[in-house]
Amino acid sequence: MRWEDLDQEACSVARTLSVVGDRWTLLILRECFLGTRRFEAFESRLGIARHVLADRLKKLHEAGVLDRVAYQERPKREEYRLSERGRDLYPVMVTLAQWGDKHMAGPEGVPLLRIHDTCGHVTVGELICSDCGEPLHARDVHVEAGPGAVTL
Amino acid sequence: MRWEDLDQEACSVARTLSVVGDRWTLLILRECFLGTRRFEAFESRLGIARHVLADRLKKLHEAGVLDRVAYQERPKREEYRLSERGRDLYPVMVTLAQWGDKHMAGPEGVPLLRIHDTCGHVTVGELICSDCGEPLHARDVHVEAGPGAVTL
DNA sequence: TTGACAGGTTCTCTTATGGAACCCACTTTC
DNA sequence: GAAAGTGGGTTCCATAAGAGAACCTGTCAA
Repeated sequence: MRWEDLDQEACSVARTLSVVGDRWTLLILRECFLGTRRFEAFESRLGIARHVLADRLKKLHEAGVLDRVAYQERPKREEYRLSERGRDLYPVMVTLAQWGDKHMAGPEGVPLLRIHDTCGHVTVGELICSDCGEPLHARDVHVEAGPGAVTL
Repeated sequence: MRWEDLDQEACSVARTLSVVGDRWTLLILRECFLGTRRFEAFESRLGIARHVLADRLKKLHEAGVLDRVAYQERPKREEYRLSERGRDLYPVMVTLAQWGDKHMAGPEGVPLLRIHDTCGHVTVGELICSDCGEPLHARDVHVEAGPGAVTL
């Protein structure tokens, strides 16, 4: 399969990965969630090649994940901010970070703690069933064809 | 930054992506969660080049995400199954799928529904704070240095 | 003894990435 | 008013990764 055909797959994971599934995109979005907004800042914080960064920011903007917001005129300068669509990727970030916290942290502990301002405590995101509120585990979930399923 | 240095970053997102952050790995893991176990099955379901598949399965095994389980001797044949570590990636899969469901599904609807066997209903995973139980949104969370933070 | 099967490896060609240099529209400083 | 700085790119080249096809290796069955 070619990478460009990925958004045609009848699978939401594949379709999401067609937007965020390359080497750099999720790291760029991590920076966005940490507050980074400008080209130079992304470059220096990530150590990414400039043309790759320019390409990814362009694609994320075209995908509606990042908005370009002018922060000065003359010379015109724009910064990149998460759109609503982009902020919706937050659960992906948190679950990725938590897997790393659990399985990739060294003996010295996790690099970053997430504090939930609402309650003031260190938080670990927990995935629960929207219907019954119980934790959602792979072994308790099966899939069925949805309305957009491809009938082969 | 070179891709090989990614697991050295003081960031759990980066460290997780050093394991699952390339083009194919998360799609291979999607198949694992859907029940695919054998080389040929991954190949035909994903349309991935064979040498790339062999390389990714090897790396996932080395990373402890997939176990190799013999299912016959003579000729020796092994299949790939999610380890505990691998099953811990389920929240990442669900959140990726849900972003796709919300933002990438066509007018015909989502391709797959997830049914929570515990309650019997179609489920949408919801990320809540482990401490207070409220939904976890990016705007309500800030980060602080953890014990494994790098002090620059 | 020829095929088939599962699971790879090897080959060549195309595409993507890393790293450095260069460009452009301004503004600030000398 | 010329030189240097700033932010955000683009261009060029060498290396690395991917796609696609062919080939290899045990083993069994016809």
